[in-house]
Amino acid sequence: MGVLPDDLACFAVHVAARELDNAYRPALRELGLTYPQYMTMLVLWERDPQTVKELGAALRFDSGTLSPLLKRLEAAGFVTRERSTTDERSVLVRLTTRGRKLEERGKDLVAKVFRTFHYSDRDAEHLHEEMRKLVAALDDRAATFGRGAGG
Amino acid sequence: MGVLPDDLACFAVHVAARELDNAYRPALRELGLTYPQYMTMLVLWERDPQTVKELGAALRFDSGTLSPLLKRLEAAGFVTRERSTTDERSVLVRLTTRGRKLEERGKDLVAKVFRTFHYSDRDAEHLHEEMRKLVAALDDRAATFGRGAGG
DNA sequence: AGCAATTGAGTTGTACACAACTAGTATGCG
DNA sequence: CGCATACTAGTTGTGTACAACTCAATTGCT
Repeated sequence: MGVLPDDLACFAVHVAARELDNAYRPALRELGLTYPQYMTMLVLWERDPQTVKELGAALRFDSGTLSPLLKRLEAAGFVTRERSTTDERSVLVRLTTRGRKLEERGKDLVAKVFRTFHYSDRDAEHLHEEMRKLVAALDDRAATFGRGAGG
Repeated sequence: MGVLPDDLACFAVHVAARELDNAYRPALRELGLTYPQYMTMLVLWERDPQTVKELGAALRFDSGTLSPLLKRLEAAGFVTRERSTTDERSVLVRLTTRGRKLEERGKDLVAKVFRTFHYSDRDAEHLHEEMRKLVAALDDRAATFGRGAGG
């Protein structure tokens, strides 16, 4: 009895994530951001400044992902990074004027692109709920098994 | 009015995909495969040989992803690659004895790991259906807008 | 105060994933 | 037949992601 990728829900999740990326890419290109960079900016537009650790918690990125990403945002002139004075281990990420200004163009981008999916509000909420459930199950599992020995 | 990544369904899909990856990683590590490599082997265990193009269609990978991935599978001794004699443009990917033998250990890995998620069959089918719907919507969109100008 | 353990950020190496491109092959059309 | 066109793989460059590691700063414990 055979199993193909298309038969697997987990494969479908990966495909969906990549296709979402592709859907958002052209619009984000005009902002000069990638999808993970845009998510980072979303956090900063709400809460500025943030430490690298706080960003990592909000985005579920580890330092190996976030450090180079933030360096690119800094190189693009959207953020600055400076050591915290109260705890020299932490680095504070702060929006530049340019980074704050990008919010005007960037804030309604999600809604604008999502509208082209022909997804009703109800469908979107279903989707979101299904994802929350899956992530919760995976978080539970990780808490039980640790990051170590798999099943 | 603020928007954070956690408020967005599309962000949740990305988080879910990454967490799924993390959940499968330890088990796949014992096979010496990554998740995308495992998906490739799943296809080959069902249909052997396959051209790079056919694999790409089944997995939704383009040649930029698949070519180096297949080279790694070849280096690991799981597949061979040879130019098709009927159409010299195509490359046939074929399981080695070692690659075929891996199926014994690999075929029930999906089910085994998925069981640790505490997801009922019904829940899994819900998830799968939700993903199919999203991918269908995104495919529709891509067909309409092309890969070009973003809405 | 002194020292071990922990924490926060960064680095290195490996592996996807996509855009843009190249090169060789096949096909279609005049 | 001969050439333009399309197709199949592969390459290069950029940007996530994660593991495993380093290093400095801080905290906890005695």
